[in-house]
Amino acid sequence: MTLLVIDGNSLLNRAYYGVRPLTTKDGRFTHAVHGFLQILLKLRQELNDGEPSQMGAACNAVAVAFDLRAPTFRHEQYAQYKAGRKPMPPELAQQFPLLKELLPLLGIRTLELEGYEADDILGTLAQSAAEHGDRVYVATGDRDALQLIGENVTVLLATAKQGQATTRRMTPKVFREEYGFAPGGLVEYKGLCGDSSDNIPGVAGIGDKTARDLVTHYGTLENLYAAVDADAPELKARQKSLLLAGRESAFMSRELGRICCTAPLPETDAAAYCIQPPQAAKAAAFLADLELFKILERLDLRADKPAESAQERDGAADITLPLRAETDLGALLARLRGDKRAYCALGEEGLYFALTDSVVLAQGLNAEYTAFLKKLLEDEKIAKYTNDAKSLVRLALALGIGARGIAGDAGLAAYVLRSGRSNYGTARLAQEYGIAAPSFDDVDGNDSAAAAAVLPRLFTALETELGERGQDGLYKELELPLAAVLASMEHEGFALDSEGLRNFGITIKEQLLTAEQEVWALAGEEFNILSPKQLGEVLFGKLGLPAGKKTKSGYSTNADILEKLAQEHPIVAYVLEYRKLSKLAATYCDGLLRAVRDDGRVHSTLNQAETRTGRLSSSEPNLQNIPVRTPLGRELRRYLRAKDGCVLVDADYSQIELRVLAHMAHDERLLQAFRDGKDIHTVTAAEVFGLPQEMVTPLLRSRAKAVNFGIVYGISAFSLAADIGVSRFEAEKYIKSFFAAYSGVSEYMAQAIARAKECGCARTLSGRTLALPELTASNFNTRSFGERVARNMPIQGTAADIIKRAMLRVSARLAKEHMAATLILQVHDELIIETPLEEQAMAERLLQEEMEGAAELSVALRADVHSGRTWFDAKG
DNA sequence: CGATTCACG
DNA sequence: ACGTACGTGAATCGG
Repeated sequence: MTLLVIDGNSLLNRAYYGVRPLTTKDGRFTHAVHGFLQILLKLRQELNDGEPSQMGAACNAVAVAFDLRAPTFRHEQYAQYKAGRKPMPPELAQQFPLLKELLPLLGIRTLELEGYEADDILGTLAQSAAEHGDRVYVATGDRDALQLIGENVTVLLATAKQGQATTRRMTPKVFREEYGFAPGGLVEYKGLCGDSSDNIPGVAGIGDKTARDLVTHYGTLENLYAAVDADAPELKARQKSLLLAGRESAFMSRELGRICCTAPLPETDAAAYCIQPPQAAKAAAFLADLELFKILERLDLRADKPAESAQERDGAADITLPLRAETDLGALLARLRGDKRAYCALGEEGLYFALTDSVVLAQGLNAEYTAFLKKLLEDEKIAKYTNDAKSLVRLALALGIGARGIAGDAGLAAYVLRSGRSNYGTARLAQEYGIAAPSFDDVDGNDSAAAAAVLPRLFTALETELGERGQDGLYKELELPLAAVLASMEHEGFALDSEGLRNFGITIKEQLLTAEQEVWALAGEEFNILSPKQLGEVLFGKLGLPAGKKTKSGYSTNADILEKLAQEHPIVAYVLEYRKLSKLAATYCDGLLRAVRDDGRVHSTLNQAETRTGRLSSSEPNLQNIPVRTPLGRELRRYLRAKDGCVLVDADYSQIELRVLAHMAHDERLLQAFRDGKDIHTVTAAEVFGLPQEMVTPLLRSRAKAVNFGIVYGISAFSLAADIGVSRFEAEKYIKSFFAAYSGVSEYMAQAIARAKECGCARTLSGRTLALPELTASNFNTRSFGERVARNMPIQGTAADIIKRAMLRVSARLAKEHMAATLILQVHDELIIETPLEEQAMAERLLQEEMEGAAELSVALRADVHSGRTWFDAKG
């Protein structure tokens, strides 16, 4: 029989520090439990795979041991704490009870004994099981346990090698290779050199190296001290005197370091720890509550105990539904018309519809299917509830039909409820809301059909929660209709002058070669300039330039550092040039050309459920980060253009985030500055530097601009100083002056954090929320990060809400005016319309009006409009 | 696949 | 006494 004994404390600790924090939506930390379970699963798998031949012994018994110190030991803990052992952070402490509750549900026994550490339980179990002839594996991250290694006991030591968590199989052979003596010698070794982390003193003056040698030669303290007493010639005089002075400490340390193998366990028989069938429903509910869905899937808990699950939760029992391809689409349509609702999931093969007791698939590339879709999607009276509204609308657009009556998108609802999750798939959401997916008669694992089947119940749950949280409006009036606008924008795309861009790319690549030659010549060798490692070796090693900050893996070579070095050596400027050109060529020239479709346009994906703040993101290609700040980069925009006979109309909000801030903070001075139509950075400069506005120089204005941005981001003096190149002290003065001048903003920032702490989330004007469990973290950095987000998200998010509203207004107005113009892109505070030349003036006016009218703040919104054949020309 | 760098608002 | 700005996506390097 094979027994796996796990040090719960040690592995939960490792898991906690090994991975980045993870929380449930209501802010409970779960990453340690998650990491622990992953380790557990991996161990079981490895042990089962690893030894099939040996007696056919699969790992069938598991015990997890935990520390449990009696209250009387508290003073000792205090002493340890004083000695430098950090107290356990509450985020970790909270996860122990979770794990202790979960493991029994999974059929795994946990062990704790008052007054004993996990080590002692490990030792006792390992020894007695090994004596019975069982094969024992001890899993821990604590090297202390290596003393337990024996013929039948292997220690699986969790180590972190270069950030990668691995386990090493420590057998007697491996141990001896590493330490030079047998595992039993480990306690003797500890007696000599001690262990600072456990407060074991050892013998003063004896370190790791000497201790190893001595244990290798003498085996035990008894033998060693016999040699000392006999004044053995091979011992140096100094060692002898140290050993004599530390004799008492050595023997005491040995006992302190020895793991107790006689803990009074109820059972020491491996058979008592055989894995029991899990309490599937309870365990699944527990894991779902912790939102550990990956683990839930890997455990595959459904199979074992259907009997228990029936009562456990609604519909958890396995349901099998018929699934068929609908041949009579007319009948299906009639039925949906009667229902006035259609729950449909878009899959590869077609549209899956959830009916009362079955799921049907409408599919095909034929005219009948298209006609069916047209009647379904253009009928406003059939409310369509779907897993992916944007794709459904894109399908319609691709077929040249309209889409009305889109009444629900599960992913968007979930995004409004809680942004920041990584997966908005219907299956995942159903799991989270405890909605069991059915399986199907003849088909294995049809995910789209299962998605359709859960949609009715899922929407009930999602809409209830939206209602409770007052987020109906945000979802129904903003995000849901926006999905259709985004579908249209993606469908339209942005015309690209491929030939022009290709030629531009060729020019860039010629310059790239020149820069490369210059760098190599000055370096005296050819190397990969884009490799930070090789570049660092050349700059800071070979050429001896002063290295600034270092990163985990070497020197930092980012533009900030390099710019400071530009004076030191001519090579630096060429390196920067090379980087810039390479970025332009690879990311933008090649990247955009790769993305252009047969219609000569790039169709970026506009992700609606990606950012935590409510902004959109753009990908494949990302059209929201096309260069503009440098003259050469800006040239790229000449190749993003309107199609023949059309023109681009581009409008961007002027200082929307600062206006939002002025409004939310009720800051009179800031509001007044905007009302007076002042240049806001100049006003801030005048306030911060105590000058009349006419005296503000360009340098001072640019510093004030950095202060204004910094305020929005949740500033610190340190980073402001780094950003604008003044001392920290100086930066501190600026910030103080800013808050003195804008007292409303000062109060608002304090309030933003307080309010976020109170309800656990940050909130925009439209009621979009972002959960911020970081605010309760005990770790200073984590908490500070949460506080910065609490200040920034309401501002950035409110601005995002406003431009989304503007997009709806623009789109609706274009339709109402029967214009051929279409929205084609949004870049956070900027909208772009492509319009026939005849409509240009109308489109300009419309765009400005709808953007400026998108929100009623206590300060007016302003949008600047420009037009041109290309994006370059249309940008002010 | 994580780290680094850099493009945008 | 901490270690340092908010939000993104893409390319590249190197383990």
